[in-house]
Amino acid sequence: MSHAPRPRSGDRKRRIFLFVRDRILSGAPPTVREVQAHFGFRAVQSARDHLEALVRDGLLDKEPGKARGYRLPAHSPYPTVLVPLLGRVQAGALTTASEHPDGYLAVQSARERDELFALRVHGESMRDAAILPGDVVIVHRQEDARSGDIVVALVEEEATVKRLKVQAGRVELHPANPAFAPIVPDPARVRILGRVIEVRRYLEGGGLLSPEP
Amino acid sequence: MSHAPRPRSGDRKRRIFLFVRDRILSGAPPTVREVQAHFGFRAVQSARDHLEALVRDGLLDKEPGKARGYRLPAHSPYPTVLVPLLGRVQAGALTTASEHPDGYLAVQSARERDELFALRVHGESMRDAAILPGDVVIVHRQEDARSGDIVVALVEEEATVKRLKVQAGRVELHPANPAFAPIVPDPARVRILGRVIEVRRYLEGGGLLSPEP
DNA sequence: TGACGTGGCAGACGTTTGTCTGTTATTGGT
DNA sequence: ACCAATAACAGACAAACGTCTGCCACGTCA
Repeated sequence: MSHAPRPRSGDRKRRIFLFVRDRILSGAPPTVREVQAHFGFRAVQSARDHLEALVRDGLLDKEPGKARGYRLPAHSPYPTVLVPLLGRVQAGALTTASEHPDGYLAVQSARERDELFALRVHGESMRDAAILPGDVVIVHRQEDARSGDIVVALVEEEATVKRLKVQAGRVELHPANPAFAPIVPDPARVRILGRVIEVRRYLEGGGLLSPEP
Repeated sequence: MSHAPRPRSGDRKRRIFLFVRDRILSGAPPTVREVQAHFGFRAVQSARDHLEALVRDGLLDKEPGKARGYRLPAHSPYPTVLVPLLGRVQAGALTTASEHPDGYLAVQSARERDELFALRVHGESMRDAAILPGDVVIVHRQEDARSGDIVVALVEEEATVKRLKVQAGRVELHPANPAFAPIVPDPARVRILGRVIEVRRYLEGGGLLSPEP
């Protein structure tokens, strides 16, 4: 006879982990008693045993004694940082990090938030590098870059995305589109704002974020 | 006495909001006392007053009485869902959602997690649509799509990314690369798995995620 | 001058929540 | 049969935490 309820035990632990992970990701780690209630345990300790087992397995971290103290270990999902999407980049403004952004994007990166920003791409100049107008680039703030990197540079008070080439000690900004000419700038009038580490294209609706206080 | 610093008061509220927002986004909303400590208030109530003001302004939500009860309102950053990155798509597997993924990506979307998956692109067939090999596409599971949409389809047990065209009532899958020919498939052997809603390209390192329990 | 709003302080109270101790039933191994 | 390991249960305690009441200092406005 089908002696029905054999709760496959390994499955249970996994489902508890997924529950906790989702709760953490959605901004509120569960309490032990919330886990208890969600899985129908009749004792707090039952839920706690599972949670501690997950900590022992390295699937969860915890801050002992603190309310809602379970965390995701630093590796699994990279910390998701909220990165400001800058509509227009004014000259020099990027150092102070005081721009007021159009919204925020969730980016998975080991870097701090203030090392990153996002920028919407204008123009066709990088078309052949598969970067189209309307795309969003995630940029790591750095003043140096290697030849071949795609960078965001400030030229004549305008932020542009180009490929950096270092030729015989001279810096050049190369578009990826035969209709555009390389920029061989007066070094004094150009500043590299950062290096593009990710490109995103939203094929529907927005994908963007909250207004600001 | 005059406790010296006179921080312009609107600034203070804003900084508290940013602090709370970051804490929520990193997976653990702060307690009132943590806010108190971080800003050097000498009374819990001072921190609480600010937090309640932020709730009144609609910048925060809260679950009264609960520990770490402050939340981000449902709109600001879209809920960040973790979307599985599928390495290889086996025939039919996508309905059951039981594939075992290569990792997870954080995607901002109003949709549920099980409506979405991510797929790494192979081949050059969509090059002229600015989708390169190695790119990751975020896909919304749906069996229907409109002409012109970029879709993921299952053809001969293989998942491919193509642009959907409906010509005179017939479905065609068009590559975006003159070196490839359109697929005009036997309708019985093709299934649309979903529509591409986002394209991502990681220009450095991984960008990908945790193994599974 | 007085009324009022704001921002901060002090201390306490009660709920929520993590943690502990101990018990019971089931399973698998020797 | 005995032992150990596992999963669950029951009940309680103590720390963490949200909340409340009252007070003070300073500004603005009429």
